[in-house]
Amino acid sequence: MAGPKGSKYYDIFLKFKVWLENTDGESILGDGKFELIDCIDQLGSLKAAADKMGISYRKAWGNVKDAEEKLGFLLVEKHRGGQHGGSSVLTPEGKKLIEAYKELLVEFDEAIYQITKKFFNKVNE
Amino acid sequence: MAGPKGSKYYDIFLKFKVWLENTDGESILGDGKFELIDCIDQLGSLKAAADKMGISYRKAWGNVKDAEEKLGFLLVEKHRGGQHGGSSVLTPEGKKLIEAYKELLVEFDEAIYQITKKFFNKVNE
DNA sequence: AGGCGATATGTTTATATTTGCATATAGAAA
DNA sequence: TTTCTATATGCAAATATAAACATATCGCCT
Repeated sequence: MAGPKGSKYYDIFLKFKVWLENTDGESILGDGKFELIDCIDQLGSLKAAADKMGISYRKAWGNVKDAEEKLGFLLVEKHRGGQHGGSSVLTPEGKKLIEAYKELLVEFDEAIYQITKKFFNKVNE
Repeated sequence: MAGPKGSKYYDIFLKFKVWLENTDGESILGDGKFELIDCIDQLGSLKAAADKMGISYRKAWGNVKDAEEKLGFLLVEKHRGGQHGGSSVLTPEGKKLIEAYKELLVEFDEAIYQITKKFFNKVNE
């Protein structure tokens, strides 16, 4: 969303971000990690998810581990070894979390729309 | 806002951030710079604003300059020299911008409240 | 003319964050 | 018991971001 055509703010956008944080003010997970977890859910593998998101396995693995440590519970159930090397599947908590996050985003987008419109009206008064 | 007492998410919070961005995806100004500009408005000086915010004058000055360059217009009218060394006062555009931003934050907070509540209900189901 | 204090800006040093490299391990199947 | 592939993790290299240092300029006032 940008300001009206011809205004000072025509090609300027209002963006937002939501994330989970702990009491120490540390970021636990934001959109990137949520997306990653969603990919794991869809692909059944951390490696496949990393590839799809265009990030290294090392990074993806570190992201998941970091989030889990800060949350204090597991999001992904990991299996290693076996014919295909291993696999990953979301825990019930992980599943609930991404479901809730998806709904949250939809509601956020709706709320943002009105707020943004008002903002650009005001700066262009 | 956190999850209900005793739940997995008791000491975990949902946070958000809003900022202005240009078409190149560059951040123009977010809460830190908005606050700085607000301080300049209140104190009439970039130096005083920097001191109040606990950042160096160099950094504060760079922040303002960067935002102005990306916006394409001035936020602050700067004067140098004179008995007191100089002063800074917001331009009408700068003033409008921080006013609009303050209102935006209030509305955002309200919207967030409901959304957050729903989110934590869902993950704790 | 000289002092004072805030604006103006280049350069450099430190710190934090991210990315990438290398390597180890598990475990089903051939 | 060898092979294959994803999970697991330490560590080094590369960037990005921020902080610090060093000067220069401007213009009212004495």
